[in-house]
Amino acid sequence: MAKGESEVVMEQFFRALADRTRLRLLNLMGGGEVCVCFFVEVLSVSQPKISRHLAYLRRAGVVASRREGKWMHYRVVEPAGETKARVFGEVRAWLREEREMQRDRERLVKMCCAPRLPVQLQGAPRPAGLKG
Amino acid sequence: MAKGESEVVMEQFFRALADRTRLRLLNLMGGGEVCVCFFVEVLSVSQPKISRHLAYLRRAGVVASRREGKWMHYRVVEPAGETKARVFGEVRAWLREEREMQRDRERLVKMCCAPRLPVQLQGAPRPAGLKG
DNA sequence: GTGATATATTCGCCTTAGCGAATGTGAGGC
DNA sequence: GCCTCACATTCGCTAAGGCGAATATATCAC
Repeated sequence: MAKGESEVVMEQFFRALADRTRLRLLNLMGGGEVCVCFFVEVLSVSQPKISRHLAYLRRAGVVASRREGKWMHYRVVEPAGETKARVFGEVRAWLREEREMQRDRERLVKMCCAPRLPVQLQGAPRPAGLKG
Repeated sequence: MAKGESEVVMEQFFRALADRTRLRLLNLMGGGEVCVCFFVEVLSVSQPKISRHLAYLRRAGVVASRREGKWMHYRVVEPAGETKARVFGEVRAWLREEREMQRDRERLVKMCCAPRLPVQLQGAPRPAGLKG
């Protein structure tokens, strides 16, 4: 860990995790990049709400985004510091154990692996690394 | 992890960690029970502010308190679930690495191991397990 | 009982942050 | 250019939460 790298932002990191919607978003990104439209469908949450929380996570440095035509993909960013990375790793393990999070991931897999996407998602780029 | 044990409170746990003063308090409790008056002196923070944040941590189930005469001792509570305990363990390791936290702990040790306590702390029960 | 000490709580005040609704923006398709 | 789609942001509004100052409570000494 370099000079003042993660010195002041510890509580900011936890504030980013202190909201259920944001935790659900992070959980869905656990398997790799996900397109915004999938968040909206899988979580059944309004699109502006999803966008606001994604922006919050991005400002906190927890996720990063990538544009692909009309679509935006979000992914988890591995923390710089070794210790912070271990904390984050354990948090993600915790996510994997929670009931609601498991159900969310199941819905994501079911949606994007279906032979035919639902109407709202026609043409949407499917998430990359989905490990059941 | 039993039925619905730590199912709903994940974000509440992180909210408890999402404040610098509370993190500093948890850090000082890293070595064992600490009396409120030491928090006040070591952190140079007003007593009502300390009390409010300790109450917050207690409501969140992160710490527990014990009365001893006029004094109140606070200690960290090991989380019930195994995964949550691992997360918390890594958080505490992160605390140990931060500069300000290290300085806080040094001040605590210096204060309560001094041959003569400062005037404000005359008669105060010193923290138990202080490992330099 | 009174008084002193240690801690907790309440009271305004302000900032942060959550929400739905509406609006703005950026990239294609034509 | 215009239109649509995908996403982001802004606008009021409300609730949560942080703060200092003041006040309340609890325990002990007397």
